[in-house]
Amino acid sequence: LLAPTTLAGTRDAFYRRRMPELPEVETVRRELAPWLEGRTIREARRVDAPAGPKYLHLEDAVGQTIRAVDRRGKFLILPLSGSDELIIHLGMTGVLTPTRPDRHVRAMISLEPLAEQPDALYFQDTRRFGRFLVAPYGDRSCLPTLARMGPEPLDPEFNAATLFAGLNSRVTIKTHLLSQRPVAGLGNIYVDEALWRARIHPETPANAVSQARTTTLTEAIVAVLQASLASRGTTLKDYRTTTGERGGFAAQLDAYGRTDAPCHRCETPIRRTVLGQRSTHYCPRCQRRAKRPTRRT
DNA sequence: CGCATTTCCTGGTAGC
DNA sequence: TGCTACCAGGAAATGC
Repeated sequence: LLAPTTLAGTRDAFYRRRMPELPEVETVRRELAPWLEGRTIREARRVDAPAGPKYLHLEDAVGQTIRAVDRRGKFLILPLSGSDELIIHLGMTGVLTPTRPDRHVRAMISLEPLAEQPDALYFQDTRRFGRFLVAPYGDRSCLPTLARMGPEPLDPEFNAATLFAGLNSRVTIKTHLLSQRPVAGLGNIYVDEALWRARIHPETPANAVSQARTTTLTEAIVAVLQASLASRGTTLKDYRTTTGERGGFAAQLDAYGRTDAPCHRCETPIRRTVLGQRSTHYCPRCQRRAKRPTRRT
């Protein structure tokens, strides 16, 4: 058995890193769009990664022009002038940069030169959880999560009624939100933060969250994502935007990574558990379990 | 179909 | 300084 201090130390180290969730991916998108849109792809290839479903059909992008740099949940989607789109997921450690990294470059595209603009984009992904592939426009058969993804939380049509309709599962609210189906773009950090803000216990069955509480959760999701986006995302340890700057939201976290630290509302120590193989942080006093389901599933 | 479990992958760290 | 074991997680794959 490991001593608790060992586990605590290991976790602390991890919390100083980053995970790209919606605000981090949107920050990357905003940086890439100005110099990628309208550029024609001269070369596209897998570099240091095995052939397989994460790196499909890159050669099909050659000769096509990047029409836009869009985002859907945590995916970057670049529609091309032909009938394809370039789909990128940063996974845990993915970085997009015009400067060629020394190690762990999994894929790259080069561009027809344009004055005073970079002429290449490198995908560096140390832990290889990311994806970088070309698919026919709108074809998500290789990306089932994207195919079944819920509404964009920062779009105007996202509202409590929409979210409530999506909470139609007996799975815990934490796990269900991570599935991307009720709403797009939330990962482990912002799920914990949103549930803390809405005072919902992470083990509450999704279909036991009341309509009133779902309204609060809707507002909490939008507020935490907007606040993080305003700070250009959460920097844990090594998160950088494509221009090498740190995101700034880490200091504003209320739950994630604050094990045993006092709750910012009531001073009760934040508790850490594991739910669906994911570390989970919540205030045992503020976030109470719902007593019974509000509806059947 | 739903839901649970397993898999992928590497660097930082504790502990010796 | 070096060695070893552990462990974080998004999404897909697999199992039932």
